Amino acid sequence: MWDNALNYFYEAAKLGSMRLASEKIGVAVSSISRQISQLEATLGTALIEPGRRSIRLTAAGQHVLDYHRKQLSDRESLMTRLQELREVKTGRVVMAIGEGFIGDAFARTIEYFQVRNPGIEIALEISSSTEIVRKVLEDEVHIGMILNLTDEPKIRTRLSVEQPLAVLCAPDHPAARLEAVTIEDLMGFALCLPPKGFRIRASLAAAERRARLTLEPMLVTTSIQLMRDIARAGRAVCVLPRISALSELTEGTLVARPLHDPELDDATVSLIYRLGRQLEGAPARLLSLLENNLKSWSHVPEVAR
Amino acid sequence: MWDNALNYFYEAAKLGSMRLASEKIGVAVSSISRQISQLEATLGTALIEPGRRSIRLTAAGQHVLDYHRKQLSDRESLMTRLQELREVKTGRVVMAIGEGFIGDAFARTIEYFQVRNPGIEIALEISSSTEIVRKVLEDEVHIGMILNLTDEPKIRTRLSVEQPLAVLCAPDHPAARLEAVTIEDLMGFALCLPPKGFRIRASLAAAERRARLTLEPMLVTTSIQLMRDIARAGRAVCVLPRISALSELTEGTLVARPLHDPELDDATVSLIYRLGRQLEGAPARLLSLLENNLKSWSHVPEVAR
DNA sequence: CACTTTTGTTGCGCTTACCGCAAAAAGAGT
DNA sequence: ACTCTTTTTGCGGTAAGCGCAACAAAAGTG
Repeated sequence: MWDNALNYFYEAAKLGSMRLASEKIGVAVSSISRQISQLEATLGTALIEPGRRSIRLTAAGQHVLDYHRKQLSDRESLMTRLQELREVKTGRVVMAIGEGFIGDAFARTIEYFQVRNPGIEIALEISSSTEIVRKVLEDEVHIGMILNLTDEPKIRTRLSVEQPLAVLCAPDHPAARLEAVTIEDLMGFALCLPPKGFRIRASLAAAERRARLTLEPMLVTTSIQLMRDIARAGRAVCVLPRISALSELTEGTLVARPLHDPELDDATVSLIYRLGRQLEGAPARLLSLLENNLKSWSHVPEVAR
Repeated sequence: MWDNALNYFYEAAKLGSMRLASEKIGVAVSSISRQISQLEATLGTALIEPGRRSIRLTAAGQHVLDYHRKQLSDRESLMTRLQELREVKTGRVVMAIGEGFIGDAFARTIEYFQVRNPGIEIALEISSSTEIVRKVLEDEVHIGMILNLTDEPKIRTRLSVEQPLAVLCAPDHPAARLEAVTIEDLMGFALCLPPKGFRIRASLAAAERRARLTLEPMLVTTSIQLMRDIARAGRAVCVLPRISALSELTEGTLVARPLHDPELDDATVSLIYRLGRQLEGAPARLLSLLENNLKSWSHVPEVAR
C-alpha cells in the first residue's frame, strides 16, 4: 500500500500535477488523488498544499519526497547487487581445508579462479578434519576439503579421490633407491610424522600392529610444511599423501615412493558440502573447478624426473 | 505489493520459520509462503533454501534482508522527522545497556535528559554484551552501551572510554589503606567476582597466569548490584571498572583502588549503534548527551573524600 | 462578469491481489 | 516404515485499488 502511494505522490510532485503523473504512470487521475490523500491520512500530515491547481509540497511533503528518492536509489542498488550475484561478478566463497592441501598446486588453482572471476572474495580457513566437517554442517563454510571420508549423514561428498600414502624423501636419500617401501623399511630411516591422533598415524598404527613393530619418529609435528622441509633437508623421510607435496614432487626436490602394506588403508581426498544446501554462483563455480583439478592432481607421476 | 512481501520475508527470516512468522504477524502461513515465492519470482532469485524445515537464507536473501532492515530504519527516521515537524516534541528512544551501568550516575543522566526533553519516552533494556550487540545489529534498539570493544564490522562505535579495573571496598577495609592493589594482594582478601566467562574474569585470568596463582572468590554472582552491596558490607572486595559504582564512590560508601598488573587489560566503555543507521531526533540527542557525560564520568577522582 | 479550460475530488460498479481454510507434499525424527 | 511438523498448493471469498463519469474549483479569456 505504501509503495504505490509513494510512487504516485513522487511522480505527481516531480511533474507538478496529478494529470501528468497519471499519463506517465498510466493510471486514472482519481487513483492518484485517492492514494495521495490516503497517504496523508496514514502519515497524519498534509503533504501538498490544498486548494491549488499546481502541486506544491508542504515541508512534510518535501521530507517524504527525499525519503522516497533515497528509497528508490537503495532499491536500485539492491537490484544491481542481485544481478551481480546472478552473474557471479561478485560474491564470496568460504572454504575450509586441511593443512595438507596448502601448497603450490592448490595456490595455483585459487589463483586461476580469482583471475577468471575477479571481484569474488575467497576466505580460506585451515582446520582439522573434524572442525571442517562441523563448519560445513553449520554453514560456516560453503565447501570443505578433507583427507578422509566422513560418514556424517548430512554431508554430501561431491568427489573423493584416493590418495595412497607415500614415503617422501630427498632424491639422494637411501629410500629413493627402493621401488616401494614397506613398514619394515621405515624402521631404518629417521622419520618425521604427525602426532598420534592424526589420520595418518591411525593408518600407520594398523600396519604397525600387523608387523609387530612400533615406529619411533625422530620428529613429531602438526605442521605439514615443516614435515616437507625436514624431508627436503635430506636426512629424514616423512609419510604423506602425494597431494600434500605436489609442488616439491614436480620440482624434484622431493621424491615419493609408494608405501605398501596390506593393513594400510588409503587416504582419501573428499570435497564436501552440506546436504541440501544448493551452492550457486561463486561457491558452485569454485566447487566444480576444484573437482576437475583434483582429478588431475591424482595423476601426478610417481617418480619425478 | 513489495511492502507486504518484504515484511513477511523479513519476519520469517528473523524467526527462522514461516509458522512462527504467521503467528507473530497474524496471517495464515499460506500467505507467507506465497508472498515469499512471489517476491522471489519478481526478484528472479531464490531467497531461501527450498525444502527445509528451518528457513535458511541464500546470499541473495541476506542482501534483501539487509536492504529491508535499512528501509525500516529509514522509514522510522522519516516518521520521527515528520513527528518533529508537527512540533509535538514526542519521540521514543530504545537503548540497551549492560547491568554494570545501572546506578546513580546513569540515572541522573536519564533524568536530566527527560527533564530537558519532556514527552520523550525512553525504553532501557538490560542485557549481556553479546545480546546488546545483537540488538543493535537488528535494530531492536537505537543505542547500545557495553563494557568492551566489539569487532563486529557493522557496528559503529561512537565513543569508547578506557575504564581501568579497580578494586572496590568499604573505606575501613584493609585494602583501602593500600595506594594500589596487585593481584597478589587480592589473595589475602575475601573476593566477590562475576562468574567465569565474564569479561572481567577473562582479564583477571591473564593476570592470574602471570602471577602463577588462582583467585578463589568467596562469592560469585552475575549481579553487579549484589557485588557492590557485598563490598559495602565491609568484609569483601570486588573488582569492577569504576563506572560501575560511581554513585557509591561519590557518596564515599565505597572506595576504589587501582588494580595494577602488567597483564591486565583495561575494560572499555563503548557507545555503539548500527553502522549506516542515521539516528535523528530523540535517539541522536540522547546519544550526544551520553557521549559528553561518559567523558566526564571517566574523570572521577580515584579517592573519594 | 460570464464562459471555457484545466485540474483535482467524489461516487459507483468492476477487477484482482490477498486472505483463510483445507488438503497434499516434503523434511526430520523415531 | 511411520509419525510429526512445516511448507506448498488448490479453492472460494473479501476488500483494496482501478477506471469511468459526474462534479467542483482554480486559472485563463473575452
